[in-house]
Amino acid sequence: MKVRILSWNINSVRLRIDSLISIIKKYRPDVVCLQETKCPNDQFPYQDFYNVGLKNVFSNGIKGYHGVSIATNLEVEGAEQKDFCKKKDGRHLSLTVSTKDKPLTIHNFYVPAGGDEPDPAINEKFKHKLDFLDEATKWFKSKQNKQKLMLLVGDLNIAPHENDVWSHKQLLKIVSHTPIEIERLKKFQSSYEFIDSIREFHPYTDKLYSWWSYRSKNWEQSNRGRRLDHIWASPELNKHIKSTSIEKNIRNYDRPSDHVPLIADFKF
DNA sequence: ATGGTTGCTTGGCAA
Repeated sequence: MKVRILSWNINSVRLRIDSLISIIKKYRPDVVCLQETKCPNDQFPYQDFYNVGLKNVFSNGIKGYHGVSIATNLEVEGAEQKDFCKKKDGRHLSLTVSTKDKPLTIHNFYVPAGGDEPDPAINEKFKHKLDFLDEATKWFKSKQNKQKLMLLVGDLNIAPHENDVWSHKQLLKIVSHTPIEIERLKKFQSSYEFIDSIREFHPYTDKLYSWWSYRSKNWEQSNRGRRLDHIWASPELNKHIKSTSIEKNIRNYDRPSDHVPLIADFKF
């Protein structure tokens, strides 16, 4: 049994629904995880997913900002949305789906961006980012059974490695690549012994980005990107992984998102 | 060094 998972910060699901449907038709994912849907649940375009065979669709969205969703053609055993930092801001959703042997739990995260100033004492947004990561870390640590098939995807808004940014030196004090965030992200990752599935297939010596700012023209030529989006697999799940990719070509679509989709392929 | 763009929504925030 093959399972393909696609994760994308779509930056408005309603604005880019046509792009998304063409992406689904091209890549045929079994699970689609979106971040920044910017769409209340009652206005989510469920029918567009049903039309392309993704019959189980879940949204944790709010008006205007943030929001995550998961759509799948797999049988769903359960859904959960955890309200980190008690803000009700639509930053997490998880589904447990059936695979051949064991259930697979997929966590979809949209970690707070954190504002501009990387100091929690003076920047409430940065404090929120760190608190969110700490709370998520505790939550995964508290999970008793570490032998599960567990996937974590999403826009984590942190580029941890020096080759996850266009200039390590120039971004050290820029939110998304500061040592304090990277340390928190690593603690989060180790909370369930997650493996960085993208880097499993693309060596750390390669520059690798999933986001390019809207604020620079000729994004491809200047190539000042960051790897803010991630796919992490638990050790048990990692045994089933076949490949991963970052679909950079999608940054050249009309009216693109500033992020591009990630894909992971599994065999069970 | 600063400003640069986009989306949701129509003024200003979030990214």
